[in-house]
Amino acid sequence: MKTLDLSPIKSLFESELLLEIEKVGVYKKIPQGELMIDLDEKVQFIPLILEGAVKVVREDESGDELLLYFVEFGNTCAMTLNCCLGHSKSEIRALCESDVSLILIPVQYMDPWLSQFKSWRSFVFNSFNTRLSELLKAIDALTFLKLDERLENYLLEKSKVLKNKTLHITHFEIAADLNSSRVVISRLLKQLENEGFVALGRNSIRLLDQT
Amino acid sequence: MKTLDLSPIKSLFESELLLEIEKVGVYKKIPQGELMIDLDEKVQFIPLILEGAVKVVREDESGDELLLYFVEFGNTCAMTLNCCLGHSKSEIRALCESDVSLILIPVQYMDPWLSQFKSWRSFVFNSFNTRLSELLKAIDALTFLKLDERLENYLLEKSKVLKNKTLHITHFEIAADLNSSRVVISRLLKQLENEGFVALGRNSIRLLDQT
DNA sequence: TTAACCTTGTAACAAATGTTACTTCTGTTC
DNA sequence: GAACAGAAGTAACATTTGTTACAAGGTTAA
Repeated sequence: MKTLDLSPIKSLFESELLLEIEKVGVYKKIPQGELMIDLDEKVQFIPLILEGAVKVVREDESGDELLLYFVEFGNTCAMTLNCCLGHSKSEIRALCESDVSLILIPVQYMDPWLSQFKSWRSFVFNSFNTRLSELLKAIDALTFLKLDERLENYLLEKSKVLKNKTLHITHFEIAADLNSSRVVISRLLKQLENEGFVALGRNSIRLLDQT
Repeated sequence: MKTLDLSPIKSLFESELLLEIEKVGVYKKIPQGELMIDLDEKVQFIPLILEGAVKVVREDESGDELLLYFVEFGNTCAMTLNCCLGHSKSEIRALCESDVSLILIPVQYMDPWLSQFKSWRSFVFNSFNTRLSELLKAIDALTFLKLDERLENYLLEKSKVLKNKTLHITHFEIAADLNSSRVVISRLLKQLENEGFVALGRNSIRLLDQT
């Protein structure tokens, strides 16, 4: 087995911790579109994202979904930490939005590293911070924004994490992420097109630079 | 200055930590209705709730509000931990829903206690866990529930934290907490009354036992 | 090529929620 | 008691969002 390439996260952790990570971490690649963690799954590993973006969604009993946020490089999913610490099951579903490479750390290192490594504490707390902020952002959007504004935000965010002005996505998929319906999304997208915000094509939406 | 009465939280922490808390913690009482932490305030202390309930709300630029959740005994506000660790300002407002007694711990003990005391680590992570769950609950409600269901939940929750089946509250206040409008809340309450869920009076709502 | 399917556009309608306006009632203050 | 203010009831209407139904154009596979 070859050595892990830790260069992307070198700056996040102190060198002793990097050695530990190298010892116990497992490198993994997951292709775009694949499930990373499912609802009610027991979480045995803490994922450290090296590359790519993960989309985290919430689902209710009747199967309706809502996109919560994206997790990118240098972060972990606090929901996962949540599970690890509470030994509870995942309350969310995580999907790979693009090809993702990551390191898996077995949960049992969580607590000892917290008392040993300051950089681990910072990392974990930063993750919690970021997650709480993202959830607040999601709540703000749901509470204070109309659907057309949420749609704009969604397109911008998606374009950002995919590093691409053109999104290859159907109206139906957008509707699922925003927990709305296809017809409504089509209607609002048409509106955004008229406003010069996007150019619509089959299976594609191109974000236009605003003048 | 007399010694702190730590009996309510005795079971949460190991004895050495309790000694530390006794040394550096400041006991405080805040009467019902008073502000505990305001938006954009810098947080210098970690509050440990001993008694009472704190209501945590989010506000947008135009002054619209939304109730996020209640914090009760044995918990702290993870949003606050958030601020302490990130040295950022409060993203929420905390109000005392009933008379509250609490202990304030200066932020500088946060990190050293994390590496020293396992019970402190558990406590802090439990708080994060609880908060993340509460926020998810709030998101679920906003996304998947209709306003009448949110109203029911609100009344039940409020009754629970106040330990009282009769709520002394106006329709206007409810509307503010749910980020709706007074007329709509009146309409839905009337509906709940017809369904035998509540009995309405001036400034009061009594929850009826369901048959 | 034809059939089946997916994606999008569009219209008509329904439901949920918000807004405005006015009234009534009740308690408080002068 | 009169005047006032806050709380709640109600009606009419507007807006936002969701639903159903159908048509039109691509895409894919038999």
